[in-house]
Amino acid sequence: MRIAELSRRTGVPIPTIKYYLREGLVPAGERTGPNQAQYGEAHVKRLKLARALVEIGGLSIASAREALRLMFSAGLSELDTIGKAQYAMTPAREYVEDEAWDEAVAEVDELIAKRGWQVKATNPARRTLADALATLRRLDQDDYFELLDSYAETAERLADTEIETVARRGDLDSVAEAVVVWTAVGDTVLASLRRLAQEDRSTRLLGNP
Amino acid sequence: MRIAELSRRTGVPIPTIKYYLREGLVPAGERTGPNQAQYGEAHVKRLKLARALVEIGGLSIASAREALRLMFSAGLSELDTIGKAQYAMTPAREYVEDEAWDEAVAEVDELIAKRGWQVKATNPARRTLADALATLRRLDQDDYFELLDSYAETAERLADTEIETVARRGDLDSVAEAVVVWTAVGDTVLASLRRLAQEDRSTRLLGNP
DNA sequence: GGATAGTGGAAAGTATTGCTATCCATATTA
DNA sequence: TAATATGGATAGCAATACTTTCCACTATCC
Repeated sequence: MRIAELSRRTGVPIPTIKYYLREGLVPAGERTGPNQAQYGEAHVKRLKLARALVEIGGLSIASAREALRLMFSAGLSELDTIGKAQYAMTPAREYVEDEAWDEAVAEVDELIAKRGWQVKATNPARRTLADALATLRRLDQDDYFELLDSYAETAERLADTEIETVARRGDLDSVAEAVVVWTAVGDTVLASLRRLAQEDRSTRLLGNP
Repeated sequence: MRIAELSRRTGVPIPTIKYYLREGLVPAGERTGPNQAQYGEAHVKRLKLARALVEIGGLSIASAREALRLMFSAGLSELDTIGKAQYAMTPAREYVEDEAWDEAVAEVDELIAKRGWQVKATNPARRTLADALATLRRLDQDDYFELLDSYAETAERLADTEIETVARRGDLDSVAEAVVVWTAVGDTVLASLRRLAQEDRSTRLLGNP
């Protein structure tokens, strides 16, 4: 198929497809002439996937490229690759390293140790979490921390279910795709459900006194 | 205090504070002369809060302003106000209304009914969730849906704990602040913890065979 | 009391991001 | 053979979140 059909099949405008090709989110088609190329089902799939990461997952173009590259290049024989792809999905930030930050970092380390989680020191989620906790400290929302355990418990249970489902997949490419989609879109699903449950709970507790 | 101290106390650069004042994220100081104004502790708090929403919560300036305005203007006597502030924190998107979308919307309605959640039809999280689910359908990640229940269960349990903690607060302003912080920063905390738990679980399952 | 630095506010400028639009030589299709 | 489409390069554009510059004025230090 050529670019018009690729666009029709995915709903992505042609100029955007060209942009994604330029940016390396989608591999080039097979050239058949000076201004002709063929795209296949793999391109359709890859394009949908890229769009999902950007639109639903909120990844930047650069992060999406990196995540996709890592998942679908190295053959995924090593666990490292999965980890690195996940790392690529956590956007880098700058951190204010004050007292609140030091305490938050210690708190994250403590939590990980307490849970017995095997997590590399380089996992960027450590810093993101520390940053969020430091912010809560600076806002004097310290009672928030009572909830941290229940959040961690929740995350653990989710991860168990998720890993189990992913592991059921047959081929490696399928696992790779699931991991990428999962990580990015799962955040949004979870956040939405939390909003809905919150509305329900606050309506029950405060709405009908 | 004047703007320099406000900047020192919060770590926010002066030009950014001026920008936030212009954009209405922070109320104006008390004027004492043609080019002088006084700021107080309330301004410090509000500025930190605004920063947290923007930096950690990832809200746009416009969303942050709307959320803050709703929480701290109307007196919060009505439950509606809390709901509206939460709604303001869910960014609007455009939706592709195809077959996958229709099915996803039905699925969301079904889930809410099944759970017995009391959620207004106008809650934007409904659409965000439907959008995410529709994306999963379009990516043929249908087995994802087996997990939806466990996600919902999780969200419900979280909301229970959260609501309970917020309700313990004394004054209304404190509740308002907690709700805003909670909603925005909680997403990040949860997402980070999920990443960490995922690394642990995949290491255990696949890493040491 | 005079130099120096800081202030609030307005307006214009800037860096980044994620697309769109235009062009063009060549291909395909009606 | 005429209209339309293609791939690719380049330039343009709108939105966002600041930064910079300017100004008349104020506060503060020597």
